[in-house]
Amino acid sequence: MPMPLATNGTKDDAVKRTVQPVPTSAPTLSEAIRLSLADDITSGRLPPGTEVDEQSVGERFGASRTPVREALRQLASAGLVSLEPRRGARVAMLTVDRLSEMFEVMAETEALCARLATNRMTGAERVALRALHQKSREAVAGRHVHRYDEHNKDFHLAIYAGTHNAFLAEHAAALRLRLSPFRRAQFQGADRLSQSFEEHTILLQQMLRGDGEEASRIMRAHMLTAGAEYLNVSPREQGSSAS
Amino acid sequence: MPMPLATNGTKDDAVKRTVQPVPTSAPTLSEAIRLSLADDITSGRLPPGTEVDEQSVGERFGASRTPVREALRQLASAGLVSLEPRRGARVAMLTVDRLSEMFEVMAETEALCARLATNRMTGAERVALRALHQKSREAVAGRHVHRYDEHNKDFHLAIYAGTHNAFLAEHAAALRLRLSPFRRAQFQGADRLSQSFEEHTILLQQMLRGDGEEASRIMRAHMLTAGAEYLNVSPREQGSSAS
DNA sequence: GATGATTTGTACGTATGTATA
DNA sequence: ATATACATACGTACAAATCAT
Repeated sequence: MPMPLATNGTKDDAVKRTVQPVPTSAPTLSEAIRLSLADDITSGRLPPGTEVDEQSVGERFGASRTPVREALRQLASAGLVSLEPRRGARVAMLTVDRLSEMFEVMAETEALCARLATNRMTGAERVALRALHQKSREAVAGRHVHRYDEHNKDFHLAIYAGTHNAFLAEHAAALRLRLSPFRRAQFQGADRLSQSFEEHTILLQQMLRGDGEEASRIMRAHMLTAGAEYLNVSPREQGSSAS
Repeated sequence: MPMPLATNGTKDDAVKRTVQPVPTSAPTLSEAIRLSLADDITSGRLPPGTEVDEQSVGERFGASRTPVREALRQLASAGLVSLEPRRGARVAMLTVDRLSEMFEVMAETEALCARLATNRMTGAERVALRALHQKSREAVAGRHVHRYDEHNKDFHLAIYAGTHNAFLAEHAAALRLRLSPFRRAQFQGADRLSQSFEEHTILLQQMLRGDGEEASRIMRAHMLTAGAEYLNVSPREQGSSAS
């Protein structure tokens, strides 16, 4: 005896293709929702602290709560949202202490990548890295903050890949993603754009020279500078915790 | 018109408390299942490659498939199981290449921890670390492999904590957990027990002397030795991939 | 502090996709 | 190659917990 279920089977077929032009191979709905929410969070459209309730997200996607739940669990594991049992989900909000801890790990991880990449990059990879740096130069000259942000990301990702350790590269990229909601104002301060570029320049120089240890030190300093910049710019917008 | 639902509301109430003596605060059923499965995997009761289907796990816990699904998603994010859409879950099975990548990251992460801990541990922490090392000595003397395994873990966890960077400590512990299914035979080979202990001895010595760089190098070598040991002992039990 | 509204946690049913005979 | 079997993906229902009043 089939109960009169709500209109089903036609609605979501129509909606599924309307949701978002998720270009990646996302065969499942929960995956699509996850990617879309992750983008909303890392882009800043959903700032830290925002409550995310399953129902409304589901409605936004024309989906039921089930795939939304799964997406939120995934995002929680990735550190982008925090879950408390029976209290719902919110975009991850970190204390200043926690954030500086994460920046330290990020800096050390990138330093490691720089060291390994210096020793392991192929000739083609070195050429490509230099080309990326050139693109950055143009963005700096034109004061294109957003474009520099993109090139900067590509530059760092290229170094991750240069380690020839895919696990490490994924690790570093995940960490970068997780911190991205807290780096919005990264290149706002003063002349941070050209400063960052100059740091890249000497980093690249040492990497091409083959001095991995020095490259590692430069990268660590580079990342710590960026982290400190953020923590100084807006230390009060995050959660509690003194000092 | 309430359809004749299967016996419900009484069954799981009774079962919930019978599941497992999960001592931690696991208010939700899916959390309990997750912890139990994680233990099954890291302990080796569910070896890599084992298929895990929602139905049977649910029956084992007296739960429906819903919380099992969530537990599996969590475990997948932690890297303990692998999921393929509509094809189910299995305990993560890594290629030799992947595994050696992970061992490298583990070695570098531990090396970082050793360096930071050398500079940051309090007096009390140094005393405690030395005490842990003493306990290990006794386990080595008595050839108590399992007990040494425990002390070894505590020793390393103490170093993580000594960094005074909780995020890094969690990171390192998560990595250790994730690799644990692949380190079962860790202290089986020859005289690996006392070799490990000796390496700890000189590591501890340098840490107490305050030479963080040297401690870092020793730790890296220590971990790479352990990794290579495993890869040599049973390189063929893992997935494909040559070299 | 008690009550009602909202939201999560879990159970269960159906559809779809994958693998197998 | 077609069909069958099976496990997952998603939708829906209900109960319990949280919060708002």
